[in-house]
Order: sequence, then C-alpha cells, then structure tokens
Amino acid sequence: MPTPKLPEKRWSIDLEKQIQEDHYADAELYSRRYSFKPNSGKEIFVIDTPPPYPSGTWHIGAVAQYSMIDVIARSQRLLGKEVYFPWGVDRNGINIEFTVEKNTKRKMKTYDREEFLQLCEQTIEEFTNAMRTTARRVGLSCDFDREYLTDSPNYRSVTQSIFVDLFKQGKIVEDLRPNIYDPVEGTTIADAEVERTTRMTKLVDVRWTCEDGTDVIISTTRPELICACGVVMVHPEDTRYEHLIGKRISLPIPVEHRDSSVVIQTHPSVKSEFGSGVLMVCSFGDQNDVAVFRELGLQPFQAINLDGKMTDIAGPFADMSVLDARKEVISWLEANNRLHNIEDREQEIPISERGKNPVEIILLKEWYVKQTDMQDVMKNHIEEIEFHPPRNRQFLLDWMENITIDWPISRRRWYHTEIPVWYADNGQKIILPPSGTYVQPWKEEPPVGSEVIDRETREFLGTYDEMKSLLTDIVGEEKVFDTWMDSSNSNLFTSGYLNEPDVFEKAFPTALRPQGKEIVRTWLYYTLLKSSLLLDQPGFKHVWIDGLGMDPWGRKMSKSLGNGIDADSVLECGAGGRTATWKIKGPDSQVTLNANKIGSECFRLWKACDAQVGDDFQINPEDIEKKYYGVLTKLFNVSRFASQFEISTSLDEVPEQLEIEDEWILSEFQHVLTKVSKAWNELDIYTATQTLKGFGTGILPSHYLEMVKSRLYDDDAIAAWTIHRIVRDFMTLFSPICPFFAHHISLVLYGQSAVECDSIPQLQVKSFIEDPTRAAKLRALSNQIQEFNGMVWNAKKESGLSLNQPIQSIFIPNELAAFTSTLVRMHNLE
RNA sequence: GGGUCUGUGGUCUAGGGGUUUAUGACGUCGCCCUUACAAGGCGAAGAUCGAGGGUUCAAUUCCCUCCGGACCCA
Repeated sequence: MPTPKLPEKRWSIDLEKQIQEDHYADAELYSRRYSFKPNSGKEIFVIDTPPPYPSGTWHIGAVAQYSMIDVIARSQRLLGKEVYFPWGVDRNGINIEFTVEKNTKRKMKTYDREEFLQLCEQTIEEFTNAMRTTARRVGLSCDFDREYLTDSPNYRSVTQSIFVDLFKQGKIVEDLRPNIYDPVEGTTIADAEVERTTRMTKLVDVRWTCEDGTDVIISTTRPELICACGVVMVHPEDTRYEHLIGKRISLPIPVEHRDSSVVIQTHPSVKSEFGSGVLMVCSFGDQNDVAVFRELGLQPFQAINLDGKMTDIAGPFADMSVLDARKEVISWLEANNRLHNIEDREQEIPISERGKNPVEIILLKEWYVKQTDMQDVMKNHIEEIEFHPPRNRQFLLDWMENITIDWPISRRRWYHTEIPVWYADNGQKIILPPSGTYVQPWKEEPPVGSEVIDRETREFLGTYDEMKSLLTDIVGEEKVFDTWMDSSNSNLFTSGYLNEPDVFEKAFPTALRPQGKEIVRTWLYYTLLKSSLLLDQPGFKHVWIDGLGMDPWGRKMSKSLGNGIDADSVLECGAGGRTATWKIKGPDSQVTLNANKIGSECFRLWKACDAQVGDDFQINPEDIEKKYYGVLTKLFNVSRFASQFEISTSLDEVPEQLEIEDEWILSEFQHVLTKVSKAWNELDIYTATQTLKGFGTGILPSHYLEMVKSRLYDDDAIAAWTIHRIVRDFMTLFSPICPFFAHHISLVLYGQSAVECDSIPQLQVKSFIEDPTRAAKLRALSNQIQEFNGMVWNAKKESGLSLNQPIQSIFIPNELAAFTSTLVRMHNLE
C-alpha cells in the first residue's frame, strides 16, 4: 500500500486538541479567517450571539447551543457572507454580587460601594477566563479581538445613551407604582424574574365587626397586612352579605395614621366558596389587590418599607419584620378574642428567581419603560421576522398577551449599569449626560456637555455647563438598571449602533438572533421592545430558538436538580487517553455514564445531527460517543484511503473521460451539494448534516469506493481525481459542523483549509451540462446499485464465501448493463 | 386551574392525508481480520407511529376527548 498522506490511523482527541491549539495560536491567520471586515463588500450577516453569563462552570446544554451558532456562522461564511460572530460576555447582575457575598460571607450593603465593585470585577474576570477557554475548545469562530463585556464603559455608555434618548422621548417614565420587591436583597424585580414555590402557611380566620354590630369572618394568610386594607369585598350575587354592602367595617387590629374602618363593596372577582366568602383587599397582598386598587381608584397604603419592615400604619406592629408582625398580629388577635380559627395550609407564593426570597408588592418611585402601549406595534414588527422553527414564534406572542404593566428597569443593586441621572433643585430638575459617555452618578459630578431638563415636563432648560452655578443640591442617582436593560441592547451594540453608524446602516436589522427558548420572554422580548421603541423596526431578520438540554429522564438540566454535566468534561473526554464518568441524579435513582472519547468534533456532530432545532434534546455522553464517533472514524478513513493516491490533474477541472461509475457518484454528490447548500441557506443544520453523513458514510465508501478500488490500485487517474474531488468538496461542506476535522484533512491533502472557503463548490461535469437529464437518470439507478450490491453480498454470505472470493450465477439487471464491467470486477463475478 | 409544545422499534430520532412493506443511528443477534477502516465491514431481526372516537374513498399525519411528558403563566 502506498503511503497515505494522513499518517494517523484514526481521528483522536489529542490530534483534535493539537489542531485546535494551532488554530487559535496564529492571531493573524485567525483574524483573516474569522474576523469581521465590514468593508469587504460582501453581504453583512451579524449574529447576535447570546453573551454568556459567567458563573463558574459552563453548562453542557448551553455549550451545545453555542456550537450550533458557530455552525451557522461558519456556514454563512461558506455562503459568501461577511459574518460578524461576536464574542460578548454578560457580566452585570445580581449573580456575581451573590457570589462575592457568599465567598466573603458579607452582605453587599455592608461594603463600601467602590470596594464591592472591585471584588465583583475580579471574581467575574476569573469566571470569564474559564469561559474564553471553553469557547475555543468547542471551536467557536467568534471575533475574539472585538470581545465586548457588558460591564465595560463602552457597553454601559450605549445602555445609558439609549436610556437618555428614550427618556427624552417620553418612552421612559418615573412613577410611584406597586412594585415587586425582594426585601432580603433590597431590590425591585420584574415580572419575568418571579418564580413560584409551595410553602406551608397559616390560614387565619379573623372576626371583624361591622358598624351595625354584625360579626364577619374574613380568612387571610396575610393578617399583618390588615393595616393596609383598603376595602372589604363580597361577590355581588352572594345573598349572605347583601345587607352589609355599603356599610363600614372596623379593622380588627389597631392602626395609625389612617382610617380605622373601610367600606364593604361588591366585586365579581371574589370567590364566594373560599372561606366565608368575604375578602379583604390590602395594598398589596398580590397582583389581584393591585388590580382592585387601581380599578376602584383607592389610595394605597405603604405597609412595608424597603427593609421589609412594617411601617407606622401598623401601629403597635411597626418596625417588625413581616414574619414577626404576622406572628404578633396572630397573638394579638387571639388575646383580643378576634381569632376565629387558624389552620395550616399549603400555599403557592411568589419568590424571587435569584434570591429565592418571598417577594412583596410595595409602592416605590421607580423608572419604567413604557411597554403596554407598544404591543400592537411590536406584533407588526414580529410578523416580519422569520422564526426557526416557525412554531416558536408562539412562545413570544403568548408572553406578550400577558403583559399588563410597564417594565420596571431600576434596581437597588450595585454591580450593574448606573442610571445616568442627577437631580437638582430639590429634585425638580434632572441632569442627563451627553451621548457616548459612561457615568457613575453615585460618585461623580455630571460631565461636561450634560443637559438640564425639567423633571416633569422634560423641557430642555439649558446646558449643565452654563447652569452649573445656579443649580442647588445636585444628587446623583444611586439606582442601577435591570440587567435586561443592558443585554437587550446586544444586537444594537454588535450591529454598530452609536459606535459605527455606517456599519449599522448596513447591518440592521440584525441578521440573526440565536437563543434558547427559556429566555424568550426576557431577552428576546426586551430586545424587540427596544428596536420597536428606538427605531420602529423589527430587531432581527431571523430568530432561531433552540430547545433545552434534558437529562436522561427528560428533565431540564439544572444546578438545583444536580443533573447537570460540565461542558469541559465532555470536550476533554479522551484527551491523553483519559476516559470520563458522570454520575447523574434522577428522580429516584442515579445513573453512571461512561465515555472514552468525545471532544469537540464528535460533540458538535451529535448536536447537529441528533435533533431538529427547537426540540428539547437529551444529553447523554455515552450515546454521543457511540452514535457519532464512528462517523468521524469512517470519514477519516475514507480520506486517509484517498490520500494514498496521487492527484495528477487539477482538481478544479473535471476530466472528460469519466467512467460511468464516476459519473454516477458525481451525480449523487452534485445532489448532495445542492441539498446541503439549500439547507445552509435556510439555517437548517439538521438536514445539511444528515445529508453529508448519509453520503459520506454510506453510498460513497460502501458502494463507490468498492467499485473503483481496483482501478485505484491500477493507478487510474480518473478514479483518483473523482475520489479526491469529492473528499475535498465534502470537507468544505462539512467544515461548519466539524471545523478542526475538515480543516486538518483538507490542509494535509490539498494544502488549503476548508474553513477558508467562502463559496459553495460548483461541480461542472460536461456530460451533465450537455444532457441536463443525465445526472438525474444516473441518480435514479442508485437504489438498484445498492440493492444489487447488497444482493451479491448476501449471496456470498449464504454460500459461505468471503467477499473477495469469486461467485457464479449472478445476473446483472438490464438497467445496470452500463455498469457491467465495474460490477464484475467489484464482486469478482464469474 | 389556564396556555403552548409534545408522545414514532429496547433507546434516541426523521417524516407529516395516498409516493410508506414508516427514515436514520445506537443497542441486539448472525457472519467476516476482504490489501482504508475490528475504535471496523456485511447482513438480519425488531414499530398495529400513546389510548379511544370522529372527518375522509384513504389517517401515523387533520379534528375531538382522555392518558403521559416538558415548558410557561395564574
């Protein structure tokens, strides 16, 4: 056997790692291949990569999704687009604050703000580095030179400038409204950040007394909120209480600074069958209370302050924490003979997603992005976006149906983008910084170029530089933005908004938003809201929504369930001969999974092949290896086999004297080319990969190679040309899926890396051009060829013959007459 | 309680009114060290497409009900 150019006997993880290291080592070469060149003249394709949030380990499901985004980036380059595949890291937020608190065992608010921010930055930087390494390990072809961090001054200045623009346009407002508030973490949170959990609580039946002396029993799980009661309600058709409607009823506990009685009214939302059928409405026990207060125009009471303690109106219970007050109120009720009954009951309560603390609804002056009046506009914009898969559009529309309140964007935390506002003259005036500057109002003066405007009317009053001496009590805002306020700019930022206006012109709407379906209601929704508000446009051309990574029991992988798999363990599995073991906790048992070798190429191939986009996918490293490592082995060996034969004529020129089997396989391959490029165009990774895999592990090696083996050994230049041309172009098409693999083979065999191709290979076979039906006719024979070969193999097996032994009495069907000599040689027919 | 999605050989998965005797892979079983590949090759077995109704000449595919799963919301 002549020496193959590929010396290794098989694909290995160590080889993969070597190629990968080389791939990222040469910065200039890397940049030539993958960096964004906005002036190349090609069609710009910006991918709004989800900037990952660094939190220690990177989750396997997320890494799987990123690798598919990379497949899209690479396939779009192959289609000739100028791709910007950005690498961003989302570093703002409460998670890193929690991590620092946990590491130092000290609460954030006991620190000096500056000192705490530094601690956060250090910690997040360590996590970020781990992530940068994993990103390369899985083969991401991001433009790492342009890395953006959402906590960098540049990124934050964009967030702040957008705020200033929207504020001036009246699209951001300040208001005293009921807010969902986490008293333990001391911050407001958005609807989207609320979770539910089940807890045992006490359902207390309290005896209230009406002005006519009637006793009424009211059940509640929140007796401490009686002091904030605004109205008592019964159902309009509940005949039991008809006589009480319109009368006043005394609060059963002492209160201060307010009326000690409220009126009894009717309301259809009251459930007559619950408890006694009488409901007290407090500001604010839940969202229904908020709705009732708004509907009836009642003045809300502030019962709980920012520290989670009862306010003055609670009278004797003022200054107690909510839980203490609840206990004390119950004791008081009991002591004063107002407690009718008490029982334990399971109840669903809202808690904060990040802190897991029960949340309260309290009145706060906060900043809001107006969104309730934008829904129709947004729906029109969303119509223009192509969703992959189309059904996932529904997730977004469903969420939008549920939006009833504006988006509260201010938070009382620290490691976030600051709200860029100063107040002056007793809060009557507002100072806003100029566009493009990052400001930290809690510690800085307003910068040169700031504007002064009226807080209520938003009228421009003058420049800060002129008015400086006239303004009194300038106070910087201490609050910060919700992190979604930052991350919902990612597509604007990466497309060049504010920073590169000429690029933005060509790059917006952003070509693609790829993301997981679990953040449709946050990231996707808020991003689209921003583009509708700022630019009156849809934010994207395509939205690609993938499913979730599931454990072997079909449950979402998550830290809390303990069923997650660390990405690095899969990517490094097999390196240096080390195998890996995973123990995964199930609902009532634990499984142990083992694998010998996976690596990035096998991992990517698995994700590309195993399920359609949008479906949840089961992650089982054992299966990944079993199902897909063999595919790589096969393709590697086909290439290795080919690599022992010389190429005597240019691979770009199709020779004219093709044998019939060469023409036949080229007709099949041409079909593959067409199908795969169509799939790449449609962001259809699954079809592209399946097509390539089917061809490369099936018909090509099993049928074509077997047919031409003897010709190859006889140094037939045409057969060698055909197999090389197919291997070369195959690697080009395959490079988006397994870039290191395809790069290595193409470079060693053809001196040219598949990852650098920026067009789909074109196959110009003369006989196909002369007779347009010829390719299809040949391809129509494929089934018969495969059947015939199978039949011969079977016949040999049944006669106990090995495959290279001669066999008699086999007749070639008429349709395959043209292949007679080939088939006779292949099977040694007599 | 409501919404959305989903249920295809042992496992994962494709397809989506007739082209279907349902795709592919893993696993299983049998044969083969045939000069690319045993970390292989070839072949075989294995599914009344969750259950029940309906629409239709025709349903795995459309509709309804039920059962199971996932996600989201109240």
